[in-house]
Amino acid sequence: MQSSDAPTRADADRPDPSRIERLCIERGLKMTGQRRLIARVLSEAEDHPDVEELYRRAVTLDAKISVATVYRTVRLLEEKGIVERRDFGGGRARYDPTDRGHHHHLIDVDTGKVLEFEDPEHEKLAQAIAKRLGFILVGQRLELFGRRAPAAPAARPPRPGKSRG
Amino acid sequence: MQSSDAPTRADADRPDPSRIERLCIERGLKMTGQRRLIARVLSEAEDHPDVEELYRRAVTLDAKISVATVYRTVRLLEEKGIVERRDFGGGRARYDPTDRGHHHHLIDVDTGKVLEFEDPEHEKLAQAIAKRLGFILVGQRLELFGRRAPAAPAARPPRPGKSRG
DNA sequence: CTACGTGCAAAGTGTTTGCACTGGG
DNA sequence: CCCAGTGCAAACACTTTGCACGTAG
Repeated sequence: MQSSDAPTRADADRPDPSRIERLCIERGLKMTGQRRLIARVLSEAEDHPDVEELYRRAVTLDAKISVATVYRTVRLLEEKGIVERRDFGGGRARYDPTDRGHHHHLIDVDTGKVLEFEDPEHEKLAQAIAKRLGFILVGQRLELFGRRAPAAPAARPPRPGKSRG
Repeated sequence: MQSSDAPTRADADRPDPSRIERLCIERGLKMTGQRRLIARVLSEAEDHPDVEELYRRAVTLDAKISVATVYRTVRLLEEKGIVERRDFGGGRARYDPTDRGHHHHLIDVDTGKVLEFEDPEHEKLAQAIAKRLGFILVGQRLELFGRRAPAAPAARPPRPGKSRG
């Protein structure tokens, strides 16, 4: 549904730049159609897609984009600090826009779903531990693997592909 | 469980079974020469070797062992809970005997060295967080990345990610 | 004795890259 | 207009697997 006073504008086949696209422009990246598209997909994602998933979503909007471009773009964005590469096991890297803020993850081992959380207490603790060991904390990774409260001692959950780690 | 004050009577032709070998036997694994060897290498390791490294060490003791066997054995041991698979970035899985006790890692981003540590406070916190989110904690991963001195390094430290040319 | 383990090489996966063409600034 | 970006397929690195043979139990 659109208001009748918003007719087709020549320039408007490109809607407002996405969050991530804006960041790209800020950092001086050349914005091609493909990058804009990937930026949009990332901006709209509320999960932690891997390259294959990004590609799947992108392809529905531009059938001729290639997976190599997704890899290249995602890597570029990582270098620019626009996304972070994650590894939740399963052998595929997953991507997480940094502008969502600092957070950690809880992975439901039965469904594979990923929950985000923050915990200031943990942040303090992590810094304290590093300090105790004689280090300055420059980064960290905390992942909790959990199972929904009522214990279900059934079979092993479907573990993802080849390498989990 | 066996109460063995007395050392298991040694088969005269074999040196004493390694820590890990004992665990393998306990879990009913068929002990071949190769498995015994890998068990020994793992028992003697004080670091977190990857498959290539395990293979390198094993080959010096049995020149005809194959890397496929190392992969198969290490996977078996993981399934039996005798080792844990880790991923510190770099695209290769690294292995950590579980009988060293529960611990986490601090990676020196400048040297790549890995320090182990424990922190009961963190354990409590992690469980509390999981509980708060409605989950029972079944596993977790905490990795701290730190730097020894405030002074800066030169170029890019060994970063996580796959091999790149 | 036999089911399982092993070595070898080939196949699988996820990711990167060389090359010729395209398009953004 | 020119160089960076792209698509394609081949190259890569790590890991798994099919097959024929060997061996622990």
